[in-house]
Amino acid sequence: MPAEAKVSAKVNKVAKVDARVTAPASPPLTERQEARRRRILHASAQLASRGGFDAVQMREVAESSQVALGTLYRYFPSKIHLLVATMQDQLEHMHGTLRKKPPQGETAAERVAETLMRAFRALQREPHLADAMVRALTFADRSVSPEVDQVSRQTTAIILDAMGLEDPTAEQLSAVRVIEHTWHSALITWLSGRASIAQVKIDIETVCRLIDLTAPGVDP
Amino acid sequence: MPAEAKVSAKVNKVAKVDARVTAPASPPLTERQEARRRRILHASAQLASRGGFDAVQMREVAESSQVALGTLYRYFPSKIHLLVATMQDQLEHMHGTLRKKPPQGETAAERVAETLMRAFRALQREPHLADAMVRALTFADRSVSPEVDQVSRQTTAIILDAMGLEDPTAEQLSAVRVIEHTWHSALITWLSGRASIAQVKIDIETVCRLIDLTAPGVDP
DNA sequence: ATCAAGTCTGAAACTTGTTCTAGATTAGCG
DNA sequence: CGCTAATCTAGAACAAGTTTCAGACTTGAT
Repeated sequence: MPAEAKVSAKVNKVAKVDARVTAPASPPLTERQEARRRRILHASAQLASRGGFDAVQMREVAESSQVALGTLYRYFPSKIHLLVATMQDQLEHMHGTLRKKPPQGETAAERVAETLMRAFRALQREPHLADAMVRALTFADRSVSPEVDQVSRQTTAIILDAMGLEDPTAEQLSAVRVIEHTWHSALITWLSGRASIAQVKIDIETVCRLIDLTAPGVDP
Repeated sequence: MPAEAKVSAKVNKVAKVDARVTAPASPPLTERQEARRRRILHASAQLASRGGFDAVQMREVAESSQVALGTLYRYFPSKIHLLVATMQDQLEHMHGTLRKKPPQGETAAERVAETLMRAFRALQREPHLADAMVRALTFADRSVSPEVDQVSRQTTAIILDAMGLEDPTAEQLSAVRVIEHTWHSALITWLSGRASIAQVKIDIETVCRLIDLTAPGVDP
């Protein structure tokens, strides 16, 4: 029989969170394992905050989190997996934070733009961390699809929250997907210094207009 | 004084191409150097076509193109630079091809969507090559900004061509940027198996609606 | 033709992500 | 408590991107 295993059963998040945005509870972890995982994610975020993607070196992460290199790889099968998991972690925080103060805009488009700009400002406070996470996200190959998909669902949830919709139409979901595309790509252009903050703002506002365009009753 | 240098002066492309999309003529290359550069790019594209990003190994590129590793690095200071240059190369071909058969759509949005879908189908024929190029493009850091920017300008030129515009408004340029964002990001989701071809098509068509939205006379 | 400066080559070294191994630890069960 | 399977650790080993270096080769100028 397994060793460190099935001990916890209280790992569930904030309780009422939509099942589609909560990670599939794979083999439950021991408390010590949960602690290790946290230490690793913490070290990852910390190193990323310093020097971005390149500063997150697996040996350093292992050392900082007091874990052997082999163990690190058991928890996160690659650097990309690790950074995407770090992003999931940060996104959860963000979603929680955003929930507390819903956007004030009149239209759905305004609220979504406001929400994304708020998230953007948060990223600006830790540009290196943003760099590491976003680069990992877009560089991820098929082996990371489930995790990246999870991040995508979480992002979708945040946007739908901002729109204040119960059940969006297929058209609206398309618009949301396009908004996500723009969001990721605009972040990249900003991170690599090819677009200014103002530019990103304009792009976000521009793409959010799609929401009004696809509002029920318009162009049905 | 330099050795292999200033010999050519006929390196200019197809002649009438807009200056904004033609690379800044850095130190002109000898014919042999131009030939080396071509061999390298060819080897890069060939290896990429086989196995995508990972299959483009610098040692192999060097060997395939009959060039020492150090020389390869002199021409392209990193694997990312090499692949982005490969993309520039391919994009030029593509732009040339697209020019020949302009899209038939009624509206600008239709023509842009048609053009992008045509490009998409071309990429589908060499999915591994697409993988290598797009991954490199989005993974590129600041040190590759000039080259990535060049690719972006070329892409913009293709889209503006499809729209058939002389001098676009600022608003239209925003829409074009958003379309490019969507284009890149949608490609990534397709390449990593998280979106189907149909999905990409829908996203492209959705974002192209922004063009009509920003047409002069609408929402001035 | 000769020379100085810049290029190219071949090979080794270095870096960082990833894999592998042997032995020490830990968890849960009887 | 003692057993067994799984996990963890330390460290070596491997792979591919990148750097470095000494020596051979080209080039344009004198």
